[in-house]
Amino acid sequence: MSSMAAMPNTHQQPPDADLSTVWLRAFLEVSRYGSFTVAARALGWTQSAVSRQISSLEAELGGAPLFDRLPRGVRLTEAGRVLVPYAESVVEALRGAGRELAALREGTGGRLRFGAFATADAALVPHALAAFHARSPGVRVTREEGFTPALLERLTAGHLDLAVVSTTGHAPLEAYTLHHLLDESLYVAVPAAHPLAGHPGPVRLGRLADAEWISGGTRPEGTLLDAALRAGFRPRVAHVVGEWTAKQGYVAAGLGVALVPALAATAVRPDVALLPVLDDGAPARAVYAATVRGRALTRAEEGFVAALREAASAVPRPMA
Amino acid sequence: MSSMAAMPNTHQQPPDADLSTVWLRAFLEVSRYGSFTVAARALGWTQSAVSRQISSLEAELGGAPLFDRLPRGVRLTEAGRVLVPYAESVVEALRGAGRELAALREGTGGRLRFGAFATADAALVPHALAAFHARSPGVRVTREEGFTPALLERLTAGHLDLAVVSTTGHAPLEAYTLHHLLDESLYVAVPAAHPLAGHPGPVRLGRLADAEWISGGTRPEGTLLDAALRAGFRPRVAHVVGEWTAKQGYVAAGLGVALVPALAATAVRPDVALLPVLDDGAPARAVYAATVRGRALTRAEEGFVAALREAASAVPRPMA
DNA sequence: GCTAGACATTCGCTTGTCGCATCCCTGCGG
DNA sequence: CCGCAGGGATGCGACAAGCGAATGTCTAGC
Repeated sequence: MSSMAAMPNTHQQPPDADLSTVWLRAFLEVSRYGSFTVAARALGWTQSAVSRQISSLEAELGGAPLFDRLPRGVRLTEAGRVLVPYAESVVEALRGAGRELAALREGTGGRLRFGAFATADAALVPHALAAFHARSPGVRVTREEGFTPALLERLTAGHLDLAVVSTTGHAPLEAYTLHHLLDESLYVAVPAAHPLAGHPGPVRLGRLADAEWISGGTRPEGTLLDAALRAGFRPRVAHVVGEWTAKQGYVAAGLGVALVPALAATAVRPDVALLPVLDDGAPARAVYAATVRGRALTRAEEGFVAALREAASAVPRPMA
Repeated sequence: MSSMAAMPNTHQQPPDADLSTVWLRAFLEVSRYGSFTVAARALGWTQSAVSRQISSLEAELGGAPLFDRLPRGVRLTEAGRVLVPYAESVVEALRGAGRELAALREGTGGRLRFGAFATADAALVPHALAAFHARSPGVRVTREEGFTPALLERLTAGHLDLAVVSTTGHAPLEAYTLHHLLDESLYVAVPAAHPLAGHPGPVRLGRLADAEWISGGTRPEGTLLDAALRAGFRPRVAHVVGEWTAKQGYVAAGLGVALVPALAATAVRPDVALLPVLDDGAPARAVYAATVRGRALTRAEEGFVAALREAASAVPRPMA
């Protein structure tokens, strides 16, 4: 008694429901078959439904008939002939929209604009990008580089869909959804001959309070050396060097020590030792993938976050 | 009490009703204004209507939201951004269809394919065409030439919209709507020196039973000389000449006499006399504008038939 | 003249959609 | 700190659009 074949007088829901503007399908099918009855069968409707659809369409179009009613079937009038290409272009557009939206929904299409801070580009982002692109080749990914506050602003303004940020910048993060990627431990780079080089386990930053520092900026606030302030001393910056490779050179030459975020610490020259820093206060700075709050993530965004997470756990740590 | 400003709780009918796919207009207005409420005001709807339109549209599209709901208004999601150009192209197509159909409806656009038999092209059709083109310059008119039976066949097959035909061909005319243009009287062309040249009033065809005839074909059946058969004699065809100008030369040279349909008798050389033929049987052959039966005439067709009628009454008759 | 095919129309009935009122959430200002 | 205002979501009652089924009407063909 359940699955009878007839199922009369019930609305069968549209199986594809591709924005189906009913009259459009009716019109095109009728124009294809030259018959209301045949078109109705093809559409799974009744003949009366088709008749009324066409009828009301004609009425809406100013009363001009679209079909000549012949004894056997119908034939397009001039007005109908005019309408056909437009109807087809509408169907084309709707079908195209459906296709692209489906691709977007399944993460196999669309656009993904993301930004990342510079050190994330050392290993995390390239790995994630490679994995994501291999999995979702149809997504057009664009990348921007910038500091966390700037990235967050562009996120809010709608110029970015996702940003890889860190908590360094003291920026207010309440307006964003944060997808935790990793807790980035800090390392201090010292010359291989440094007394602490052989030290087992993490070192307390306070033990380097008297050292000369190589840093990206003169003032520690807002940079990595912020951690030194938290450790209770104001570091003396001996040299301002931005690039990590260059920093290594300064450190190796014994001109000072430098703080290195874990993400940048992939390759170290043998005459430099990396010591994990014991951060007893707040945990080491965290790295997040941020999206604007309240927005649902697209499949592409989800996939990219997943790729970032995988990359985060696969990024080699200098000292296990 | 009549024209209150509010008019609440009543369906206001769409003023343009341009195939309005409701969700489309809602979506585009919302995407333009970034607000359901403002879009609703612009559309003359309530906010709840817009909200539900967008909501069901999103549901139909697989559940992907098209807008991010922000505390103040909304903003397009990636999915919405993808949909916009498609929606615009659909609106474009619908608007274009509306424009072209309106032009068609008012006779200022569209296509008109007609055919006419050769002698109608002497004066009737050119006059009508000129008048019609002056009145409806937007209509693309194409012309074919052919004999009545062939024209009617092409009409039935849908290759022509209208045909200027005559009753000569004994073709079955029941399948067509005939718009009477004129009753074409016959003339007989004789040399100016012919004994009948000065005859007052119409002549009976039988008086030329012994004459030599100039005709378009050897056998009278199906041609103008059919009239001779109806008059009770079989004309002797002395020369076969198709073109009216050439016929005139043969007649002027005294090589015979020729039948001339009124439509072809616009210009006669002075050494040829045209005598109206008294046709006592069926009235002289009629000329019609034929359309397929059951089809409603477009405005352009109506206009063209009117132009043909005017031309028919304006065509100069050799002898009033 | 009768039959078959095809579109139009009528009749209940379901269902979608609207307006209205209200609720909920967020951000702002006193 | 709390109320207020702006803006979207939702429940409710009602109306109209649209459907299926059955019937009417017209034409062609035998």
